[in-house]
Amino acid sequence: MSGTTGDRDAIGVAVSTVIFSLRSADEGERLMLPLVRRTREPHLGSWALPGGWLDPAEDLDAAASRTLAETTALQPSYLEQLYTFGDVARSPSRTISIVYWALLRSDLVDAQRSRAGAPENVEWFDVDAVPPLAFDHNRIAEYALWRLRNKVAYSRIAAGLLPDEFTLTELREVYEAVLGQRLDPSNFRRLLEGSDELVPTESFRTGKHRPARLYRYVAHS
Amino acid sequence: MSGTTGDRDAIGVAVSTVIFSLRSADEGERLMLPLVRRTREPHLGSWALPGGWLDPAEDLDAAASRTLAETTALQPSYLEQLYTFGDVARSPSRTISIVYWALLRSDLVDAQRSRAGAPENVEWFDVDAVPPLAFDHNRIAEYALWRLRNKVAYSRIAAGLLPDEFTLTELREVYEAVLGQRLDPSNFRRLLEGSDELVPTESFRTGKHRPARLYRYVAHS
DNA sequence: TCAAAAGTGTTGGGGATACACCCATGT
DNA sequence: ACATGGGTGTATCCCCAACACTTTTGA
Repeated sequence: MSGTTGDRDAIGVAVSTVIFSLRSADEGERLMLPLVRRTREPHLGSWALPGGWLDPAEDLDAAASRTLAETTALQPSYLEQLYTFGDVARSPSRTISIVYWALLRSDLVDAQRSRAGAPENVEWFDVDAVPPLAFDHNRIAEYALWRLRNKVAYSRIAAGLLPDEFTLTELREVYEAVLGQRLDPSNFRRLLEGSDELVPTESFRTGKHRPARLYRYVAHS
Repeated sequence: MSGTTGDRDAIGVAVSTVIFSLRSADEGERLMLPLVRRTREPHLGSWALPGGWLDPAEDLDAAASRTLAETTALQPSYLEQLYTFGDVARSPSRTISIVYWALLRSDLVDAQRSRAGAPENVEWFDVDAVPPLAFDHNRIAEYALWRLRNKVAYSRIAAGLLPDEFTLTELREVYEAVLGQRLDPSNFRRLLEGSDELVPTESFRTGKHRPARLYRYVAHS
């Protein structure tokens, strides 16, 4: 070990979170993220990722959850550490930011939005139309999106954006919104049905056309 | 943002690095990592990952490089941030550790070893025989190995363990040491020759048998 | 009965595996 | 000459993209 105890006091430790959810827009379901307006310097008035200082008595994951709750008043359905950004020049005072990314189930976000007391200075933006952000937050948001897109291809991460039960078409639309490209419905069905992660239920979603079977992911892993 | 400026002063920020290199052992080339004996409390005398406090005027990557140099007196051929560990309970005093993992070219490590002045309290261990470590460092080392094994399959990361020029057999042996399993020489050749990341040179490595062509990775990405 | 979404079947190409085989060199 | 690793050829399998097709519902 090197350095002195005195050195440690000069470094601020913050936790920020890139939160993704699906929200309906003119062109169907879009992947969006919430931003907050900064209420103090530096970058007062700029949009920024939700975040706050790490409490010395708080685990990192807990700090990310708290941050997220303060922004959206919701529990994340998925939460994972992304990266720690700590260049000397990224902020006027030396600050390292431990960044998490989170998914919110679309049904719960809509419930939250209709409540009173939703934070005034929070606004959702399409991931393809993020405004200029404070600090290096644009870079952070882009990296988080890249990680999400990579992960959706080989894991069941997409379920974090949906209720417990969903149709295969709904799940496919999540993949399409995240990846930004169309997928073949029949091949998508075969792929996921054969994955043994997904189990059919006896329920059906009725709509304008032929009812679609509901599925759920198996518990645990 | 929440919390006060006073809160920030109580959190220590450390940087540690999991360093991998290939070293010859009785059973051929083995993947190994260096550990250091702690010279102070807590965990005095235990083996631990190389690391130190983050200097307030130092970028994170630079801190990892410095740490690595203090341990091995060498530049890493590859360096990437792994994860930030920050549970309240992981250390008696609240400390978050930003952990990097690094690769060292085997030829340079051997050069270093033969020099005088090599650190006394550093020892290399086979990744399959890591002793009990201080703090949560066993968990960290295992996670780093998992990440390395994942990454070797879909990137040119293995080159970080070799000199600039190498035969396909040498490269295959790196993959085998990292993954811990045998690979078919002919299929390995076809796979990598067709990857357009690898270019043949006009040089050959002469040895006991038919000379083998040397390859190098293309520059840049 | 028709439109649209749910769901099934079939085909073909590309990559991975397994392994037979030839080539070039030191001893 | 022969053992050994370097290097090529090729048959097989399996995954998956493409797309034609059938089924089931609401209007």
